[in-house]
Amino acid sequence: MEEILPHLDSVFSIDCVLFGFDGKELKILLIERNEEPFKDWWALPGNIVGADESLDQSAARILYELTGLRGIYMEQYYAFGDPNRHPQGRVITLAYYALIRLGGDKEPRPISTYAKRANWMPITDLPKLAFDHQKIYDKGLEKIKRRIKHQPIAFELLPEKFTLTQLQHVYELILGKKLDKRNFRKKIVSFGVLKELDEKQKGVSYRAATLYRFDKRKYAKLFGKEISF
Amino acid sequence: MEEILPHLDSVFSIDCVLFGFDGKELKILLIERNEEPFKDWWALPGNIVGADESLDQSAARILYELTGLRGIYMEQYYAFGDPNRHPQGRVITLAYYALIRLGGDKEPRPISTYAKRANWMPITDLPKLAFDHQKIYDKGLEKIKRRIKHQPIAFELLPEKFTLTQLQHVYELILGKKLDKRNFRKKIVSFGVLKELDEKQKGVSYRAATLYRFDKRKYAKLFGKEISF
DNA sequence: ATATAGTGTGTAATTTTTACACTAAGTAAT
DNA sequence: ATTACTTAGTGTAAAAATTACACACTATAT
Repeated sequence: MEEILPHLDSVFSIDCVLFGFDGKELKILLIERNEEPFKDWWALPGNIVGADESLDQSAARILYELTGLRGIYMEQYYAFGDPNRHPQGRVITLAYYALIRLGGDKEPRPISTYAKRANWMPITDLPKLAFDHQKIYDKGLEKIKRRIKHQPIAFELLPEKFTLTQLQHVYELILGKKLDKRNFRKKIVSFGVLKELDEKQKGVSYRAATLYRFDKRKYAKLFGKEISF
Repeated sequence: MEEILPHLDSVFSIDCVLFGFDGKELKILLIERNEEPFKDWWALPGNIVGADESLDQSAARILYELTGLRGIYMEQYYAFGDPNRHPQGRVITLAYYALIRLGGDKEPRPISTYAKRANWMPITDLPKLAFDHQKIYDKGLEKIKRRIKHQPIAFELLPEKFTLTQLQHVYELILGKKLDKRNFRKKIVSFGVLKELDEKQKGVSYRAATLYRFDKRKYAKLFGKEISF
């Protein structure tokens, strides 16, 4: 039930927690603000929703402007609207998270005026964040923790071909705990959504691991059943 | 990252899916619109967010205005903002669901100008809804389906003292499937968050069932472990 | 040849889940 | 008081899923 009240004074924005994985660490993309309030603080990238954009499009645009990437997995997860979350007035913000494979060309590009620079920061060592962005980040991490147990989102953080050890590593980083290697493999393989390739890992100075690929077709077929970790 | 752009033309509202349970059926509260667009259509109750309200407060206010109830369990779950979801312009709406025990004094009260009346409608027999409210409702049901498996929200729909059969009934309605009586009882009791009372059900023309109460203190103690259904 | 570092594999014990049917207790009608 | 009716309340065995746990293999580097 909505009425049109054209003189409403609330401002509506989108903020994004961009999770990136480089094979080693889980990171998020932060920008250093160039304007008051919170000038020189680190903050989540965000922006105002354009008049003709859907919310998802708007989030995708923010991501594109920062990284040059398209087609990235993004998900809306919560709205933050405390009347005093922003020192200069009511700003309602909608939070999205994204999952990105780093390494290669995924570096943040030079960006708009309100930020000096953007940086991928390991989640184990984040700076103080502007506004209520710590809260927004916390809730985002919580969401992907929950989601990775039921949906095949871990693959979004990995290259197309990956080893089981890499996959386990992603799970461990997001869940924040060690997993048993044998049990992990047994289970993940039993879902039947991984395709074992003939290829092996390259460039390592030890026995090379077998590469796998996530099989979207098989997953779609089995979709009724959710994955459960 | 938000800037203050005071001349933004998006309108921000909240829509609520109020789930009610009367001991028999699961219902939602719908209002019949008295204004264009969608005059005479049924719609979810909603309103504009007040300038000084938090989002949760705003949702609670909408609920209070319709039902006279306070202290009801409500949860924000998704924002809908398609540029053309509203025929007269961009309206971003934030969806909440609420869980309410019906029977007694929970009747909707006479309501504001934009609605003729409000009605509790069984979810098995809903009318066509205005705007994209069917989509909003669908996603809300999906959310509580998921949540009831891990959080003790079923109790919000039941009176303080309830029988195990009633509790099972709530689970069955929300999950949309029959459950095995013995297995259900075994499991729900094993969580250790129900307190068996000395009282029995009254006013039934057959063997009266034992009454139980949800033990919030015990639940809080065990909280690390989530319930899992 | 040897050291090194990560890969890849199986099993037994435990726990959890599932499927399934009858007796007990209370009320209402005669 | 007998009977009919309706729901409450209970146990077990089989199957499936989860957990805990250790060593031999393979590729590379020196």
